Amino acid sequence: MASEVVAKRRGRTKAEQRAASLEQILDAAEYLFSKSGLHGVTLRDVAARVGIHTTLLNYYFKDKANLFEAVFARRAAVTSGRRMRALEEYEAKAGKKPTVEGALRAFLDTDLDLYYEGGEGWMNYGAFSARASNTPEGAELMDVYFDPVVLKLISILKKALPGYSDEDLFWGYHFVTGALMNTLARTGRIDRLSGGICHSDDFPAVKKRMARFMAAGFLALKN
Amino acid sequence: MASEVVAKRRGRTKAEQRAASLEQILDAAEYLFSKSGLHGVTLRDVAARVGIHTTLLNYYFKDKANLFEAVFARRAAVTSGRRMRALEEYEAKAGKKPTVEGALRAFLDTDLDLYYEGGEGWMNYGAFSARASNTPEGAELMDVYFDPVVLKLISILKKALPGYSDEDLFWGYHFVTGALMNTLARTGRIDRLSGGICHSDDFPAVKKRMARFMAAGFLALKN
DNA sequence: ATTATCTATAGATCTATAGATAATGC
DNA sequence: ATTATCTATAGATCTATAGATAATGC
Repeated sequence: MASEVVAKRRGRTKAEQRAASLEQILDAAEYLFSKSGLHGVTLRDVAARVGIHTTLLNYYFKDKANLFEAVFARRAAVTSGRRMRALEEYEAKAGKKPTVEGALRAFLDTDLDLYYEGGEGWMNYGAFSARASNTPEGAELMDVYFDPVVLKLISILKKALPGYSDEDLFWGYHFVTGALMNTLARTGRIDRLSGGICHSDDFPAVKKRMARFMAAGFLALKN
Repeated sequence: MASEVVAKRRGRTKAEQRAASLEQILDAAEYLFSKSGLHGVTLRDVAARVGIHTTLLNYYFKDKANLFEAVFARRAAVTSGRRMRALEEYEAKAGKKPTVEGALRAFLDTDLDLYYEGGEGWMNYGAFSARASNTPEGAELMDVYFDPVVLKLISILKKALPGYSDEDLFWGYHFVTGALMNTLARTGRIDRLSGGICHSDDFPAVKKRMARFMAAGFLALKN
């Protein structure tokens, strides 16, 4: 097994080798962290999953905390950028009359599509980041990588809901992100609770309902 | 410090000593698990916080997984029972015409009050269980302890929303519980994001908005 | 020459068990 | 007598560093 991996590596440039190793390590770490969290995963676990030596992780990523942040960062810029563009496009298109649901669709549907269509890696990242969002380390990374998009969303919601207090808008967002994180986490609880009627992996089912549900929630906060 | 603790223990019956030690251990473990999760806490950490020897944890709780479950279970029955009673009372009071918001208030406000008025221990438990809910171990404990209350809630929502599919009701609940867990977690993210306008600890602010917000969301899922 | 990868290992934990000690119980 | 608590310790990890080996690079 490990020898096959090594064999595959032969005949590539060092830059290619490096890039390939980095990706493989990040994929493995992402998967394991998503299941067991920062402290529930050992560098050994990650190395074993990739089929390399533990110390190579230290070579590429210095230490465990650094690896964790690298996993977080790799896809954070992608989702963040994509949603930012979707929000800007929506804002331009909607002109002076954006709707709450329109803004939320740009924010939520864009992201749900990304995870769902992005394959296993993106689904793992969803679970990883949802789990991280509930921890002190993760919450701070959220601030760094996601504040700009969220503030953009809120600025559009502000236009859609004139007269609303910032407090109402932020609490509304707090509800939205909680629901989104619960979706990305895919714990399987909804499957068991519903006796198999709903499935954690069914992001299309969430997409169909979420923006509408949340938009109505915002509208109900009036006065 | 430890000697003070021991001194305090003197002059009590064994049953009292045992009970007091169990509570102290559970409190310390609850606090630490809420901050760092199952794998981020060592038995040493817990013992050090209580001022006892590590091995006493094994004496009382067998092993770490068992301690974790004991922390989960201690207050789970309380919150679960309280909410079940609130739902039953509401159901009796509302007769054949329950409302979505009424049912959600029985479910959500009852719980938010419990945490907020229950003091530090309950707030810690909230963060503990929110964090646990995002993990495989925790999600299964959720099933065991909370399925009955949740199914009760959904049965009332079914009466309030005739014609709704089970799928809609379960996904709606999925959004509600995500928002609730995000509240209980108190990561401080909303504080930083809002520039100090909102506070993670401000459960009254959540209580004021949540049931109304979520009820409107459910109503918007029609057809 | 440079860099990707592995070997060997130090030092620090961590969990859980066995057995001793010191209280309370009757 | 029973049980709460502590001491001592085995055995298993785990992280990170130092230094060796084996590729690619020019």
